[in-house]
Amino acid sequence: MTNLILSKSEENYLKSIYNLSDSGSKLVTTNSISKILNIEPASVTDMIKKLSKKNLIYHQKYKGSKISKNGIKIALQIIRKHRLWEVFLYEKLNFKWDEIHEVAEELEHVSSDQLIDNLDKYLKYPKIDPHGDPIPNKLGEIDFVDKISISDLNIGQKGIVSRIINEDEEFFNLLNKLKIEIGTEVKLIDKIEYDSSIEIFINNRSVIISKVVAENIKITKV
Amino acid sequence: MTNLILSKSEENYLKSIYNLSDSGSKLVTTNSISKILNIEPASVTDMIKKLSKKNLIYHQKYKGSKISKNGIKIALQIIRKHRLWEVFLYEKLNFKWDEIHEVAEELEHVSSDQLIDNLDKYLKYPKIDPHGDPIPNKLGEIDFVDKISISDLNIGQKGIVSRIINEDEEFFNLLNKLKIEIGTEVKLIDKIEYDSSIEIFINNRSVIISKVVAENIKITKV
DNA sequence: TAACTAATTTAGGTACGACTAAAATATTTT
DNA sequence: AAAATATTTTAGTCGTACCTAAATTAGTTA
Repeated sequence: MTNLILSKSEENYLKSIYNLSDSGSKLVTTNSISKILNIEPASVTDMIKKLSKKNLIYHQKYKGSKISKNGIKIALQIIRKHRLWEVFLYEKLNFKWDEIHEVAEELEHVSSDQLIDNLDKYLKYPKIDPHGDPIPNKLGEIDFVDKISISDLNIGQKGIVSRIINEDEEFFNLLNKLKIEIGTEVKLIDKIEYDSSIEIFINNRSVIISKVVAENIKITKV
Repeated sequence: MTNLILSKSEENYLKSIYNLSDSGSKLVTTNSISKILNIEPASVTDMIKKLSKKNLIYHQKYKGSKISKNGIKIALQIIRKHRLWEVFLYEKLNFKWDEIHEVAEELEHVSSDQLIDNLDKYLKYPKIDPHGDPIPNKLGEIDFVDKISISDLNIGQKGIVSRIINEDEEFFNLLNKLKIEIGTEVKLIDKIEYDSSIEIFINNRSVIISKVVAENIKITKV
């Protein structure tokens, strides 16, 4: 029950279902899985049946899927591996912020508990990955971080950048230009009604960022 | 032609064929591949056809297979990855000598040139892996090491342990007990005709080791 | 609520990489 | 050199994980 071995595909489905489910709470549609994995809905249905049989998800025909306790446990272990490898690539191998995801996507499927435990120790038990996402520990415990974006601040309020959602190169270049990284202090100066962009104060100057950019930068209030 | 993507299976076959071929020189039988990979001969034949079509090996029906130039190039890159990961596991993650092979067997199939190049740099461009096997460089160049075993020494001659073939735990424990590792100096004292075991002088005392053990410890003459 | 639309599932098919059983070829023994 | 044995290949299957096309169900709109 606990230690079944999953294929790379099964692991990817489980991870996606977990990510789409808001930490396991929501029902996930077949279509949403299809879109995120770039796999036809019919194929997704096949895999859903397979994962259901293994009690990793519960499925109601035509309604949606909910990930099980056991499914969550496994998903968190995959996420743990993914994020630890991201830390390794970023800190030790000098990968850039936007290059780590793709390789970690492969490394996360290498199955060896000893490998991950020793890697964790070697990296000094990091709590977050380079994007600011929390790393589950060996037991699957994870610090849930708040979901406040820059745009949720009130005018005049300050925050510290804690998480960056997007991992696309263009976005990375923009952040680089603005010198925004995890730990950077931001202050909301103004909200521009016209296009919902916002004016913020960072690194001693004020800049205007679009709504989309603001939403992808999560912060902790100060 | 140069940059075709191979499946994990194809990579494993190619690596095995290379290893069985004495660096590409000898014909490799279907049966020997079957045995080393634990796959039925009929299945091996299937894969041989596939690799032939891709010009990675040449195959003569009922005779055997010879790895091509291109095949060697690819095999060496897989071997490079395997051995670099072994160094990483051994030196950075504190894996034991006999634990590294299995995990490296998985890691070697993660495909990212950047990953391997940066890992190589991070490990300071090691020339040999923890078993003493040479690591091919990025261009596929490899230092071929001599194949002399302790048992090939003449009485009174000295050598330095340069390679250890076996990666089994029991063998590891024995080497540990005898304090034999790469770099250890050995001197052949006597050959015992009765069972082909030999008496050697290491670490200031003489010990007797069996023929099999002696053959698995390769040396460089001093 | 009936009709339309969108989402989901079923049915049937494909490539990959394994398998077994049987046929073909090579090698060894008598 | 013929017979026996061993090796290799062919032929036919199977599970995995995907696909397309068609059928079914759910949700929305007229």
